[in-house]
Amino acid sequence: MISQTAEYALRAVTYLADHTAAQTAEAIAKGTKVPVGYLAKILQGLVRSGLITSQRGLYGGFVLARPPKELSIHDVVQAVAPLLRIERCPLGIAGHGTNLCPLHRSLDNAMATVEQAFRRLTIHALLNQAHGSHPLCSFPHLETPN
Amino acid sequence: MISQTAEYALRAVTYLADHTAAQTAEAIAKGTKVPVGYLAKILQGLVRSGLITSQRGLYGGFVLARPPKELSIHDVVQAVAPLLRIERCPLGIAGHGTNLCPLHRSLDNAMATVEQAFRRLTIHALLNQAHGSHPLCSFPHLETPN
DNA sequence: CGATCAACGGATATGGATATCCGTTGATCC
DNA sequence: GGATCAACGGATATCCATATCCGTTGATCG
Repeated sequence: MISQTAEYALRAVTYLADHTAAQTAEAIAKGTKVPVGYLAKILQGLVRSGLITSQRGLYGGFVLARPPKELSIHDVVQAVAPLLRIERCPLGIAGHGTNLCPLHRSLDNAMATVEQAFRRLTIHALLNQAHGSHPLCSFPHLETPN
Repeated sequence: MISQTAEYALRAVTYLADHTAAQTAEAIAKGTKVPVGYLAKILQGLVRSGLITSQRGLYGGFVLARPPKELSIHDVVQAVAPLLRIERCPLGIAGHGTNLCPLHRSLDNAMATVEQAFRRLTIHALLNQAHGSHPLCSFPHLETPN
């Protein structure tokens, strides 16, 4: 449904949205339970996409490039593992470029629904959900030394 | 979003729904533009799941086990490449079994929407869509000798 | 029975997503 | 300048979805 990479990216972004100071890859990895090395790659991708900024050296790390209100789930997903819609007939029939057959039209409709939901949902909304729980699965709890 | 395997399975089932007589793996493969060998595996899976039945030997092949009205997209997808929902906290926090954090709750909600859509959509509905196009991307056209 | 047809099942590639490792670059501090 | 910190980038490993191949089983026909 959603790639592991995209899910990791969302965890990281959510984590960053919850911290004002720059966070190192290692810190984010610990706080989100994502393999450090792999997360580093994903973070680099997010930097290249312009969603976050990076700073080397002491006190360096990663920071959100935009306020969480202007950052949607969709932005993050598209940046690291684009959810590509069905635009042309997968059977390769010429002339069926724009109007798909019922099967693929239906499948693409489902994707469109998800895409719309992801577009609407901002990271900010995630953090301020009247839910009682924490933005990530209670990562504050994780941050206690273990 | 949806696995290639599931998409192939849907093509095959759609194809079968459009034919009353048994269809060989080769015929289905030609009509749906799916690699024969791989399709054969998928068909075997569908047989094991009870969605279709098979018959060996001359005039053998595959037939739908249920009328298209009682066969949903969801049935097919679940049979070959189950779209698994987020049921437990992916960070592995104990006590967060039932109520997920906002992030994973949102992701699972999107999946729930897709699942609902797939549950409602029957193969029959796909075939009888007032659309002008054919159930599969005009596979009747494909069936002309080429 | 023998021949043919077609599903069945196991073994084996292949490619991309996932993941690890490490030397290099650049920033900060003293 | 030297030491330390942390991102960067390339090479490599691992796993799984995807895909191919082929001998075996079972059904039909003459």
